[in-house]
Amino acid sequence: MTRINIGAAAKAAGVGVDTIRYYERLGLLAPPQRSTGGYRQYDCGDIERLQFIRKAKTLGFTLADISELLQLQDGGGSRSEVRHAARERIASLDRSIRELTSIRDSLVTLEARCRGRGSIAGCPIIEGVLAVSIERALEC
Amino acid sequence: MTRINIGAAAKAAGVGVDTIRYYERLGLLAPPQRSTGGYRQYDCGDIERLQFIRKAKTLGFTLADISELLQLQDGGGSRSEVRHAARERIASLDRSIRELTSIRDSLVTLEARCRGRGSIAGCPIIEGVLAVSIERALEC
DNA sequence: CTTGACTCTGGACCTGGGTCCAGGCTGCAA
DNA sequence: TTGCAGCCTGGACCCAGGTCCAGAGTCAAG
Repeated sequence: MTRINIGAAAKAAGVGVDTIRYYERLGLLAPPQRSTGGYRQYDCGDIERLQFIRKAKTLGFTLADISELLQLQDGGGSRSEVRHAARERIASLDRSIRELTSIRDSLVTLEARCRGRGSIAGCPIIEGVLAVSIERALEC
Repeated sequence: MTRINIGAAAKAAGVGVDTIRYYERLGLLAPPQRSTGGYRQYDCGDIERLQFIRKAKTLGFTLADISELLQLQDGGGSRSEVRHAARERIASLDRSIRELTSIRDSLVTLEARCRGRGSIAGCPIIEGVLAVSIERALEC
């Protein structure tokens, strides 16, 4: 089994060396074997795990979420647990998308009222911001 | 002109007293008049400014954005500058919405492949995460 | 054997937007 | 006048997810 140092592992997984040590501190990565000189030594299973973390992160999972997913993998969790995590993440994404869309629509409405000419006094965007309903923006 | 202490101002504007002092440190709020005892004293213009900040924040502007908007107001900027800021913010919201939607769609695809039964080995969601194209998720 | 690249550790620092704290004043009412 | 709520200051702390640092040790090539 080929074992590589942290720098090569970082390059292979597309992360920084500090990030790998950080993940180890967080418990996302088990403490790896060490060389006689004390260097961390990684194998391809470790690289795959790092890639999993990186890709799950691009799907918007937090490191805490990812930690749970990895524990399911390590502890022989079930697929229904994984599916549950995925569904929660989708629901959370849906909430974020709805909220941002609502904010966007409010701003587009304000922007459309503005001719873009004249001094700032009475500017419909500035005045419109003050008229924004906080309640409406928050409930979405 | 009625002047009120920081606690009443905070209540009127719907923020915390620490937040007001924080905004003052950041320069979003000019240092207010003080009472003989050194208490900060606010008037209704200050409250309106605080409400502007709060509402602009619900529209997703950062405090740095808001600082620019307030400088435009203070310095007699033009409506076209305000409109420009609004358009930039809308474009940024559009990017965020597209990105989240793309992530959501990837996750929905994975979730749909999962029956939710069986052990974790070979789970289509877990395996699917590793197959996620980072490039695709990032370019959106 | 030396050089230079790499790695080790623990801890400090970063962004953004606040929040909390101790220890000491102020202001108002009973 | 005493009591208590509110306010003052500067600085520490919080979240997430890293990033950077100094000073020392390791490793491989030349």
